[in-house]
Amino acid sequence: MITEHAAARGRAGRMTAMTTGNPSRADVNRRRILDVALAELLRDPDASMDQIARAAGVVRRTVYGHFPSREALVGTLTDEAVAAVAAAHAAGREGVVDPAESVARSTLAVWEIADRYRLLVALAQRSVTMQGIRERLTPVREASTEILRRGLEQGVFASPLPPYALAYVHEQTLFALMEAVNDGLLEAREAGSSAAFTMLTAAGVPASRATELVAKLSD
Amino acid sequence: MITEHAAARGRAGRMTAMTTGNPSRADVNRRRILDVALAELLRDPDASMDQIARAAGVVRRTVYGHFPSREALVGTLTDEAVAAVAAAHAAGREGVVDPAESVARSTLAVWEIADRYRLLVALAQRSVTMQGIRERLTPVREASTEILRRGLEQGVFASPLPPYALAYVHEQTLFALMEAVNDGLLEAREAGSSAAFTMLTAAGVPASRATELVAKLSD
DNA sequence: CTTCATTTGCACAGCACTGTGCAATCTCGT
DNA sequence: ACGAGATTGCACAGTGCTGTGCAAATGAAG
Repeated sequence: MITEHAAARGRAGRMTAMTTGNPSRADVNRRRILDVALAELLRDPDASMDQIARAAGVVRRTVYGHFPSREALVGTLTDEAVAAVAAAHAAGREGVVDPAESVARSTLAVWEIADRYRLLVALAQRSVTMQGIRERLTPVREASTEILRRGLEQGVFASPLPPYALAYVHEQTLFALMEAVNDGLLEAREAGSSAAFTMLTAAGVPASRATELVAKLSD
Repeated sequence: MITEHAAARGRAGRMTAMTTGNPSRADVNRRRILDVALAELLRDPDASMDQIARAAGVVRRTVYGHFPSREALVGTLTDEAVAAVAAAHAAGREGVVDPAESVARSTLAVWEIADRYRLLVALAQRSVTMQGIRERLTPVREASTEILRRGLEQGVFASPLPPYALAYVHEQTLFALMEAVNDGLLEAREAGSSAAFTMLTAAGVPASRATELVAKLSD
């Protein structure tokens, strides 16, 4: 029984697999389970071990042979995804001195490995609860979109993004800043104007204009 | 038995409560349950009905007297939160013609009701899975922070936000754009440069410079 | 003090999982 | 065809919930 997921941790599977490069049956299965799990969790982040096992053409018990727990499986997966993202991010910024170029390069690099990164997004945004929230926020998002659409049309905003995608960005930006407050990185009182500023610049409004506007409004 | 949560839907509680303005005992309890549940779910988005009930100084069975299911309770709460957000957002933009001012005003307005809005954030970002992801992404976020710190220092970036908060924003922005791709609003291929552009402007880089830089890099 | 709405306290059924143990079976490489 | 390693198929224990039914206690309003 594969030494009951010993392979999962230290890769101490079997002579053949260690010395020769060709992977053992267990190695292949383990890989297949991970790959299928990725796809399956992308569809449904709450997929059970049974769903994953069946999708991988294997029995639930076998999955437990490779991973001691569901958490371990998902953990391995996110570890791989994060590692890929981290590598891309690092590669993007290596040897670059200009911070702006670093940001741009690393973003582009991360975007390249979207497949892996997408797992993280799916896991993050697709919980049952999250679905409900985003659905309920739709009217607000649509009102936002309309404003953004007008602003882009008039040239007040500058962005290659379609208005609706920009509305997504705005929504998530607010979430990010609220979370920053929750984590004590930001003082709630003063952060309001910072939030407004960020929303404006994210839409492509020049920083100077944003500063001026926010100052005017929060007197 | 309060007609078993009839009050939850159509408010058909009782003569006294309907005619006179003073709320019945049930009404008071219902309100208290909602308020406590808000606080409790803020601490732990996965709080069970029992935890909520106890915190409200009431027995689990009583909560079921007011809300037919956990989902209904959470739903009522998010409905209230979203309604508050929507109202603030609408109030912020009413009668404003300039889109930039609309965005700024509505952001500030929404920020005012942070308490309610925070529930949505907590529910959205605090799932067990999400915790794991954010934790694992920490090294990447820190590398990002360092770049942002340098950029802010040099004046390449302009933002009132501390670097770490800006890193939160960047992280969430990428999530937003990936989700936009997942939802078919954006073409994955071309979106890379849009993403880079958005990350730059969010950091306060002028749109013109962002355009130029991204164009140079994605040739 | 009566009455009616509400709340309480259990008990119970059910569900959808997660992890494990073990014997039987399969499948390679040799 | 052998044998070690891997997989399968059950069965089972355990967990931590959710949602319900019902009789008894409580409390406020008249």
